This record gives sequence, C-alpha cells and structure tokens, in this order.
Amino acid sequence: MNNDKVKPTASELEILNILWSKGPSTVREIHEVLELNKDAGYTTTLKLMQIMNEKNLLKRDETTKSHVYSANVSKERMQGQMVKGMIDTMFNGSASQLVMQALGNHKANAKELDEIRKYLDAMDKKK
Amino acid sequence: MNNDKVKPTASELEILNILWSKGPSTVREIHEVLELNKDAGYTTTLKLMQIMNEKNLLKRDETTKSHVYSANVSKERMQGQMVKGMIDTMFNGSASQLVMQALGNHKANAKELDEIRKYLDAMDKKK
DNA sequence: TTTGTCTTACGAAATAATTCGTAGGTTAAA
DNA sequence: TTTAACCTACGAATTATTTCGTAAGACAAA
Repeated sequence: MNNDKVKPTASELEILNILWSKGPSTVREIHEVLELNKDAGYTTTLKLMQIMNEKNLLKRDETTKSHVYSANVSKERMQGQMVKGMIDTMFNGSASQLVMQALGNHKANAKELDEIRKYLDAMDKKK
Repeated sequence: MNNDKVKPTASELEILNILWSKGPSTVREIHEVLELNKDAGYTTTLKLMQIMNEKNLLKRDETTKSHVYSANVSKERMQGQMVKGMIDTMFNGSASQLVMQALGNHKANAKELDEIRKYLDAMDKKK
C-alpha cells in the first residue's frame, strides 16, 4: 500500500482542496464545484478521481450507487510535504528564508504577526 | 515580450537554480552540473534551454560559438511567485499560516528564529 | 586539406497528464 | 414495462513535457 511521496498535479490538488473543505463527496458534487471556475466534462472529473483513488490519494466508499470519495491524505501532511519541497528546491534548505520571503511580500495584518510572534516564543520555550 | 506568469516545470527549475548560483553559463557547463544528479543526454539539456529561451525564462548571448545563457528572471521574483502560488492554493491565502507550517516542521535554529523576530519588528516599525 | 570534436537546430519518439466519448448497468417515474 | 436520467468503467484522443537522434556548420590539430 504505497502512499508516500505521491506528488499531486495541479488538477489533483484542486480536487483535494474541495474534499478537504467539504468532506467526503461524490464525483457529481466535486464536479459542480470545479465547474464554477473552469469547464471540463463530468467524465473528466470522474476519471481524475478514479486515478487519484488508484494512487491512494483518495479513498472511496462503494456501498452506495454513487461512490463517495474522501481525501486519503490530510491537508496538514500535504502542506508539510509541499513546503518542504519548496524549501529544498527554492530556498537552499532554509525554512527561515522562506518565512521571510512570505512575510515580505504578503503583508500579514497585525493580528497575524502577533500570532507568529507567539508561535516563535512557544518554540523557544519548548527547547 | 510576454514574460509574466511563466511557470517553470521541475526540470526548468533545476536549470534556473544552477544559473542563479553559477551565473551566465553555456549549455555544456549546465549539463555537467545536471549530470551529477541525473542522467540525460546533452541534447536534452540543450533543447530544454532553447525552449526556456523561447519562453523568456532565459536569455542568451549568441556572439560566441557556444551560446551563453543566463536567467531572465531573478531568483527573488521566482521565489515570490511560487510562494504566492503556494499560499493561494494550499493556505487559503494566509501567509502566516504558511509561515507557521514552515516553522513547525523545519526547526530553524535559534539564530534564524532571531532573524525572523527582527524581521517582524522591522515590519511593525515600518507601518 | 582531412579528420575529429564540439556546437546548434530541429523533427520526432517516448512519457505523462488531461480530456472526452461510448458502452453498459441501476433506478425511479411515467 | 418503457423511458429518462443517472452512474461507473474504460479505451483512446489530445495536449504537454522530456528525451534523443541526426544533420550541418565551425574550428583546430594532424
């Protein structure tokens, strides 16, 4: 049951995002959300989700006529994987470089900055 | 001269990384670095760089027999673009969420954390 | 001059990702 | 029971990306 290091394509990520926010859904439900932003046929969405299922990116419940799919990877795990990839390929392995790039270009508001500070303090305390 | 929003593939990114660190180089020079980690023929590297040139990801100087290529987009700009993409697709548009994910999983050392704190303070002062 | 080495250009094969048409099954309403 | 509206599976077309072979020119050493 190989499940590691599976790197979703951009289209697959769109589907995962919908599943993460809506929870378990049928192809039809996912397709309706996708249709809002792009146009593609229903069977395209179906096929994509079937492939994602084979790759173990999704799992599905076949007990009902319309199969119900859900993400088989947590959003957090995927975020971690992608952030790591980014740090490795674009920031010479330095997390703090990425952090500063992120803060520099996308102004977080005062509340967010405060959250980050608290986070930093908590990390200090921990070790 | 369309140059915006060009999203490099993984292979293209490898080449850009080498150019960013080595500076202007010939295909041969880039190819030798690439060969250290993967194997691919010389003309593969050549073709890739030619395509990148067409896409304006690279520019080239043809005055010498061996053309000299250089990155036509700065590393910083590309970092910004990619971080933005990541924030939009995986972190609901919140930079600070990405920051915390990055800090949580990749322990920066004390010195780095300090840098970040200074960075935060500087941002506060600014506005 | 001839040969060998290196270069670019370019067409096209190989591989990967996306898209879609069609066949066949289930179900519910007419 | 017939029809209409769904659903899944699946092969195959389309498009994108990566890879490579081959041709043709430049150049230097023999």
